[in-house]
Amino acid sequence: MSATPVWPEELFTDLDRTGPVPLYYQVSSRLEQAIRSGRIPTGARLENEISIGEKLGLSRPTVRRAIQELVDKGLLVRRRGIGTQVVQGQVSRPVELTSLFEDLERTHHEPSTRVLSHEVIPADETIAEKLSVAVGSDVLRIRRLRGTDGSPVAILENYLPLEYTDLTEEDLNAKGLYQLLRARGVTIRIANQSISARRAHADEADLLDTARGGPLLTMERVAFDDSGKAVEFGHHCYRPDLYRFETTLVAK
Amino acid sequence: MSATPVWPEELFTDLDRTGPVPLYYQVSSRLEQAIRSGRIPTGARLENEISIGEKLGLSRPTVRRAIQELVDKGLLVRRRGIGTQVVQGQVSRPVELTSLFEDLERTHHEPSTRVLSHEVIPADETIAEKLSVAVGSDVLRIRRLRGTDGSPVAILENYLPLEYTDLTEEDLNAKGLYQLLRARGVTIRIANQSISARRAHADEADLLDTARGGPLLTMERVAFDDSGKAVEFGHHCYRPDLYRFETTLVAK
DNA sequence: AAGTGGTCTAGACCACCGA
DNA sequence: CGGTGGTCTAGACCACTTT
Repeated sequence: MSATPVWPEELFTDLDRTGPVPLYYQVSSRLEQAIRSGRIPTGARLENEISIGEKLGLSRPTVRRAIQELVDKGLLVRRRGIGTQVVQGQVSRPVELTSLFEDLERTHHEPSTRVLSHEVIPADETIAEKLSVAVGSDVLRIRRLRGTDGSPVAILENYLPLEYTDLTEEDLNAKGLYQLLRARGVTIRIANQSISARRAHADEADLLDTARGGPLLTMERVAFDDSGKAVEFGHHCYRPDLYRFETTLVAK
Repeated sequence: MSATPVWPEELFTDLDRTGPVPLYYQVSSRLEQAIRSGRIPTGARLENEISIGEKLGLSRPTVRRAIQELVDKGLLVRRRGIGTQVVQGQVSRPVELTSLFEDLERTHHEPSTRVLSHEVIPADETIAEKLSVAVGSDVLRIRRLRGTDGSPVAILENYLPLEYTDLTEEDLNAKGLYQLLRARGVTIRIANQSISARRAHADEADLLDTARGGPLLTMERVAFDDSGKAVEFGHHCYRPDLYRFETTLVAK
């Protein structure tokens, strides 16, 4: 099939063996950049793992791990007896564990926020179940309108347990919810999402500047921190002409 | 924090060291079952990797890999200096690389299919780009109505390169597209998906037995095989009251 | 100080593929 | 047959968290 395998060794001349950045990560991130930039072309075959290890002065497991990272991202394909190839076809960014705010920032749009409401309410049955708290216990409810480049994009309704009720409106106007949580030492580790669609209610249509009864893209999410405790339950709706969810799936 | 770590050793008494099933997979799948069934409760702390390895007669890397599988699935959380814990909160199934047909089968619904059209057409610009073929080259276009339990759920429009034009209508009525491709030795490895929403066109509304102009959940997908070649480009729409996409995201 | 997971090494044997 | 990735071993050192 493909004739000579490629390995741009010059990209890996200055690996840092003393710093805190893992070797496999240094290799995989540089390799990823080389692929995304086209420096290594689509369909190219990589050298085998052992020779790469020899050239880089790394053990095979370390090289394997670096390659595996990119296989998991859908950039490379490995086949036993054949070798490792760069996937053909453009690669889209997977849905990551970030907030809409960061999504927009990353794509060079100017995110804006308006806090619509910010109040402590007793948890109803749904909220209590999602957040694993008692029915009737106090939770913080926030509702925000998120926009970009002057257009409203989404209405975000979030519920947080009592311990986060001191998040202020000013905080929320300036930063994304996940950024604020991170700044308080809370790391979101796992999230369960459910994506669907429905008609816009009248107030939602007005806020999003779209037709009443028109289609909205919806996302429900429960997010958990490192220790597995529920941190946030959210119920969001997006203007489908301005937002969509993109994923790369990789079969194992 | 959590007092005594747990390890239900009795679940791992008969590991098969000779068969084709990897040891790490045997361990991780049994562990997964024990967690999903509640045999190991939510929030429980697991024993450390080295003692597990000793008890099972496995090396630490093998045990680590088994655990890592479940971390990636969002069932376990590892923290340095702390240990490994079962995540609290229910875990939903991630979006997997399967077709709608298999999704429905797995959830014990009775999938039905009606092939609406099945024809060879020249590729327009969009299709040609997605499938990496020349504009104007022949591609197979199929349009199917998928239902479950008597209700129409989705309209599936798919485009496949020339080499698959011999897929017949009878095949497609009986099985899912991905099943048919697998039977021909084609494995889908990577897919890029984009999920959004829009209004239903009149013909779609009639087919799906829903309101004209009502909301539809949409998904566009390009799927690639082992070698990275584009195998299928699809444009689907779903009744949002009967279908949604569920995902578990895990931060790395 | 003790215990945990995170990384890394230097081998080994096997299954699968192509020539 | 030789070359490839897939799995597995038995160690090692380190960073981080709790006691």
